[in-house]
Amino acid sequence: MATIKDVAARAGVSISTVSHVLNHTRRVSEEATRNVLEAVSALNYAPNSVARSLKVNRTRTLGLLVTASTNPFFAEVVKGVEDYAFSQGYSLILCNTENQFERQRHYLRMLMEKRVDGLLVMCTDLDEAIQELMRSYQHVPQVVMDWGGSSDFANVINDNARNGAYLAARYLLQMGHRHIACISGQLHKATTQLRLDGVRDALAELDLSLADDLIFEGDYESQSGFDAMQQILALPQRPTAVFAFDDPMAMGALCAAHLAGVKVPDDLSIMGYDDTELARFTSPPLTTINHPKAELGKTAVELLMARIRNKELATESLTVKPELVVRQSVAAPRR
Amino acid sequence: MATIKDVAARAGVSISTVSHVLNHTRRVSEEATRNVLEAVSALNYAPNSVARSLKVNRTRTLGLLVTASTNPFFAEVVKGVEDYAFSQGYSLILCNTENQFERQRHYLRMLMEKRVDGLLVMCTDLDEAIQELMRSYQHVPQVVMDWGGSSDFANVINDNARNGAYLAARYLLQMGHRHIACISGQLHKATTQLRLDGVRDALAELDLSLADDLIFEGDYESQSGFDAMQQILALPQRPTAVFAFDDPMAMGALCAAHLAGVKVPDDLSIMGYDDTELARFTSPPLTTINHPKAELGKTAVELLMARIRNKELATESLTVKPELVVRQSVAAPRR
DNA sequence: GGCGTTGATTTTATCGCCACCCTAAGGTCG
DNA sequence: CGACCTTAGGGTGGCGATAAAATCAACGCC
Repeated sequence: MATIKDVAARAGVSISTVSHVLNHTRRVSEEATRNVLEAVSALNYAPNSVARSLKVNRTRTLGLLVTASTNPFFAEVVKGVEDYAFSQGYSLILCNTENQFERQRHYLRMLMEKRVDGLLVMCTDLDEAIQELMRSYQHVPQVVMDWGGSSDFANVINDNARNGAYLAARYLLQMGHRHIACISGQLHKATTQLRLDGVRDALAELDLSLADDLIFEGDYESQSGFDAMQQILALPQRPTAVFAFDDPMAMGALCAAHLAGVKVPDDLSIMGYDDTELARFTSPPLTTINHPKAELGKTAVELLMARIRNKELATESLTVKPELVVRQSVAAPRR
Repeated sequence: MATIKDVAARAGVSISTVSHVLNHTRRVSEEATRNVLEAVSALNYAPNSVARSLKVNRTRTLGLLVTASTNPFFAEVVKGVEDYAFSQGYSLILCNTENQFERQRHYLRMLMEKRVDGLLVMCTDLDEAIQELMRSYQHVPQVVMDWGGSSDFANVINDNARNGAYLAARYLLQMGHRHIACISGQLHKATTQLRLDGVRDALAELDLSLADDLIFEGDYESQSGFDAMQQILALPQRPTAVFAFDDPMAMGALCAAHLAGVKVPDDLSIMGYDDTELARFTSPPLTTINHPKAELGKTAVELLMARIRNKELATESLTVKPELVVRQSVAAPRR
């Protein structure tokens, strides 16, 4: 691999001149410029950004910690992040934590050693341990992308889970449903609790409350939606609507209903959450809540870059706005 | 950020001693070891792998070029790659090319400048331009993960598309279908052609052939499957089975059929390809071809690491074996 | 007691690049 | 004509680590 020294030698100029023409960091005569450029292409020279990073103390690399990148919701956010980071000349190290503390720890350490310029975290749930870990690395700008809380060292993007769930539940109520089951995520996750609160908010407006035995705990994956739906269908008094806390679980539920010969939405309404790309193409197309994913990704990177440029910046937090997307999996209940 | 020098000073030893205790690269007295370790944790020291990489000329980072990471198939392969790379202490720079040459060029350049140890490429189609580009970087180990052809400088993993499509078509034929439509990918892509050949292979065994007007060109995304299915349903003589060349398009097709009131599999059979996680949860669950994704990812990384360890290694190519997964979207045609 | 041996540790050179500090030459102007 | 810019470019220290070479201390041995 050619180095800057080789280029300088071939162009008949000094190392610093090469550096300056490549970085446009000071005027260089036309002739020298031409020689350098010629040498660069002749040697197929590519500057070593490892060396550069060491010198300038900046890597133009971001770390992205995510629970599970195969989940379509995460996948779409990751794409949003990657896309905007690319446009800003940054690259992305993808870290799948599988929600395992050991992996989180390992990856965080790796990212710190690789001296990423900033950290994006999307882990649905931040327990004490991981929060403490993140705090110990607070000298690196961080933004948390899906967390209801706030932080004194990281920027937080609030996904407004409570409001989103409220919109979903209110819509079901408006359609006339009064007997609504929830397929939730893991109950210990903050997001899950917020969504439950959102559902309660909507119910409270009609002086209704959420019965515990209508909450079926899932894990945000399709299989759990499928299993929960089987339980729901076996209920002596079957609900008229089911609100799944993400689209994959809604798909699992849709599938279980289909296999049981239950027609959606005629016999039972199903509502999803996130508006994943595939939600338009379920059978029937899924009524769901749009969680702006590309926007979330972009906003997160913007925030992070602002922090990278100015480390003293306030750790402001932003909120994204969920919206109801009406398709065909919800109808009025049969009288 | 503390450096090795700070650690050395605090521990009262030289920097090389610190280096040696951290890398277990030579015996160090118990006392010195203790002091160093104490200093490391007191200063919350994390070695700077940028500096390390510069010196040892190795970054323990791989670049992954992929067409579209939100496509569930790619997402699952990416996860397989990430998972195995992590277990080997490597991290991954994710590059979404969107199948745009400019992005591929940009990203390749970036990866070369960042001095990744190896390159994984999964772009479904390698036209002349990108192949030439890759060749110009052949001093870096590369493996191509989904390409029928072979290469003189990169390792290739053959995804056996032809055989997979053959299995799918043979199954449809065995079930008694004789009038089969294909929703293909872009016809100019090599993979698409291979799958078409596979279908032809199966048909040929029964002395049948594939009519051009039963090939509907899609783009491997759900929407195109949906659109194609609408065309198919409008056909004067409707086929009894549809083979979509990937699961998302099959889902789109399923959805279109559902909306048109066509029952799958009673009125029409639909077959997918890839066996994406969600294929178990479509309505009805999708009969499809399993393309071993995690295995593909792992194999690719293994191959790449072997090449990284020994650059002279032959550019062997491997083949991965697709399998039929029978679920409920295919039935015998009505007589 | 000088001398090689051994083991523990320190010194030093380098990796590739950038940023700062210089030098040299030519022009301007009081 | 000499002081002072301006423009173009060269030389070098140092970023933080590793690895080869050098040093040092302790020890046994003829």
